[in-house]
Amino acid sequence: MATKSKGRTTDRRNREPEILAAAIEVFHRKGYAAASLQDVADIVGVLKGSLYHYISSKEELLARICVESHKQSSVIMQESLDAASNPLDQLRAFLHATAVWYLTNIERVSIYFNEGKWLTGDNIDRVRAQGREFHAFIRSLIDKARTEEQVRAEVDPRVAAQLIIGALNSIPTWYRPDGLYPPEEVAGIYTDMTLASLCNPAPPAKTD
Amino acid sequence: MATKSKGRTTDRRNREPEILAAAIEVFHRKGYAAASLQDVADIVGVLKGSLYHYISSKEELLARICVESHKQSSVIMQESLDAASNPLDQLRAFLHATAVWYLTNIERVSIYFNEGKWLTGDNIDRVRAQGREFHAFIRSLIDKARTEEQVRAEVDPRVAAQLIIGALNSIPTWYRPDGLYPPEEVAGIYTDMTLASLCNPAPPAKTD
Amino acid sequence: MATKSKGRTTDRRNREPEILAAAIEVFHRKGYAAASLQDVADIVGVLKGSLYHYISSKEELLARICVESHKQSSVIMQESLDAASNPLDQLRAFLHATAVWYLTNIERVSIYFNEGKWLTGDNIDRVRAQGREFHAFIRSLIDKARTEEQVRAEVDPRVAAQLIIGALNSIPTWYRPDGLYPPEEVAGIYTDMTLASLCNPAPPAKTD
Amino acid sequence: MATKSKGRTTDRRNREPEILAAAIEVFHRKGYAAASLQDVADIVGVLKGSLYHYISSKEELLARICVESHKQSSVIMQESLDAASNPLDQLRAFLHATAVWYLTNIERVSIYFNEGKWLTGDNIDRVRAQGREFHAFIRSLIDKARTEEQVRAEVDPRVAAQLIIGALNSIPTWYRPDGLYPPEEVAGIYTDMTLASLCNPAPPAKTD
DNA sequence: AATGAATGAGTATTCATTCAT
DNA sequence: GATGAATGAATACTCATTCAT
Repeated sequence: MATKSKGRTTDRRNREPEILAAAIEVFHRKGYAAASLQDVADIVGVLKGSLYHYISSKEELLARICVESHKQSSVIMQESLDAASNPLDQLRAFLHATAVWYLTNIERVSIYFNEGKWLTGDNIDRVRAQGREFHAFIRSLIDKARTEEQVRAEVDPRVAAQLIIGALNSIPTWYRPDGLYPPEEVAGIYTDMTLASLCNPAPPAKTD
Repeated sequence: MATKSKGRTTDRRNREPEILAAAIEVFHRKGYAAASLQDVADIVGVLKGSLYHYISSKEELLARICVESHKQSSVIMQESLDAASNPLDQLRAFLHATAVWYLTNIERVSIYFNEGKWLTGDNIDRVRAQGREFHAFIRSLIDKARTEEQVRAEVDPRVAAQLIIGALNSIPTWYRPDGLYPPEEVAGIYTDMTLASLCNPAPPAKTD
Repeated sequence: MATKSKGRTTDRRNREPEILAAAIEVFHRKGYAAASLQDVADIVGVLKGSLYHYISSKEELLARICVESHKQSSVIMQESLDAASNPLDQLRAFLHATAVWYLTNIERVSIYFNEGKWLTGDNIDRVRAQGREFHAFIRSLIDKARTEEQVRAEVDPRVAAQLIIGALNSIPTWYRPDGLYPPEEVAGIYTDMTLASLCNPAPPAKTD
Repeated sequence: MATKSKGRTTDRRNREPEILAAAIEVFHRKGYAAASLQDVADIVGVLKGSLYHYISSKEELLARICVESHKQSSVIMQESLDAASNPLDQLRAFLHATAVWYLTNIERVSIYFNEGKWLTGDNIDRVRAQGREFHAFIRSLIDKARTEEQVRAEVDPRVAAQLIIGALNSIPTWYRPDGLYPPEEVAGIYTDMTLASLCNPAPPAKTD
């Protein structure tokens, strides 16, 4: 009653963020291919067709999520370079910051890394370019650190970078934000293990 | 005439393996959700409806792929235990063998690790149990190795196991079997980096 | 500030003619059924919903175009009767004037003749009545001319009228206003051919 | 009863011709753009989606209708050339045969001439090429007849051909196959008027 | 075993129209 | 007058699954 007399609270809010949030949730839970705009619309509380006031296609929705994530990723790259004066510590800063970002934005970042491949046309080109940029950034830091003998000469920067990214990308498949492992702690473990793997040799096999 | 009276050799073969192979290819290329049984049928050279002589549903097809992979995985676990007498070398053997297996069977193993989550009901329970078994195996070896002081005490076996598996699972997203990096070499890099990360501390940050 | 106090000239124009012109362009280019009001609104530079201040429905828009065209058509009929004192020359005048009008207003006239059939209810009745009027006008002139032996007795006025209108209506499907054939010339060709077909017998077949 | 015991008459017929026939009816009645596959499916007595066993898209359905019609049209061209030894009589034969064909297959031929423009890609190229072929055929006969002085020198073959085709195409908009005007008669009127228009001058205006 | 036709529920997308602001 | 958001019904098309033959 009161609500009505007041004069229609009819949700004058802009629905765009709501839609993006709903899409992130759905794409993450069901995967982009299996997710339906109906699911998104249901969450927002709007008819399926009404979504098209805010988006031009399902793919554009995915593209938008990816682009946003990439922006954040770029910021982290820059900040990491500023945070230290030697490549190994820059890498340390980058891995840690990225892991924390990942752990605190699991859904959207996971979509960026795992569902971006479903994009097509220009979108997929852009996402692939971003992926290469991400990979190249890590590889180049490893390379520089190796030149400065902070990283072992035997390390293959290309493969190492892939494995490091792989471990990072696995986070959304197993991490549960239930408080047992706070993001900072997991990020620390990840960063330490990664640096240890780059700077030390594997122990020899026991032959007793 | 002659051909017909002879009792046509035409496809007297059992189509089941063909169908599984086709499904593996399609599920890997397009992802389970986006893959269609039509694609599978086209590859096998059979009508869509005919697939149902061999499978009971699309999901069962996925389940079968996962089960097969898990069998192989179990064999590797057992062999690794037999291959060495101390936990760290058992882990080394396991990671190397698993990586080689992965690298030489990218499609099916990738489905096992990445598409299995789309299963439902009993199937998903089974696949999750297998995943836990896989994880528990690695974690327990780390644990034992830590008890024997082969692995640093600071290592968190649970998180470490997840990251180790994550790096492994990333392989199909970037590995190209084009000869530049033979499986043995990549598996070696992976194993060495992983062991190094478990047995050594990260270098301290430079403070100059 | 100043601009606002002044009482902005912004679009103080009446948008109705603009909307009609836009609709004519769109209906002609895409066909009534395939045309969308969004297209019309885009051209006018207004939101789709705003069109409803000027029209009550998409169909009404079409109806208005047809009515306007018919008015012009009525004028031409009257003028043709005044332009000559015998039916054949009245017909000549009518065909020529109609063709010129058609050739210089291809879009709107083409809609009148080719898209009017999609109207419903009262609208379709009106358009059909106009079509019958148009047809009856031509037929009656042919009839009179035949009575006066200006047109051959063998001519069937009903079918002849239909074919004459048909040739006329085809113009928008092939005429390009690029200057190669000026409207006057095409109208002349059309008129001459039509009159020749009414007043002369077909040549006999050669039997050599 | 008998029918049932016999063992399911379940329409073992091939539905393709039925679907084509239904599509012809619907496309003609509502126009291609406004026609829906639901309409077609309803007529055939099948679910909408089931149509896709026979067609690959709505457009392909239209394309098929057009291609079929064009084949018939080609046959008529060839037969007309064989039917007479001079261009005017060849034209006469062609116009008559085409008109009869049109009058006895109004729906499909009308779609060919009037809805083909909605095709896209290769289809529209093909249909346009066919249209040019049709036009070129008529124009070339007029040209030859003019060279042989069977047709007046003043006639513009290009524009004349367009008007002749235009009159033909108008047939489905007004012809009713109710027996009042048998196809042969209408075709005769059309052919005679057309030839008369090509071979004779228009009468001069009266100046009294 | 295999076919081929059919189902039915689903998908993304479009669009004329309405209406509170 | 104009906006922008929303509706609701429709559209072409897809696909796992079924089943008589």
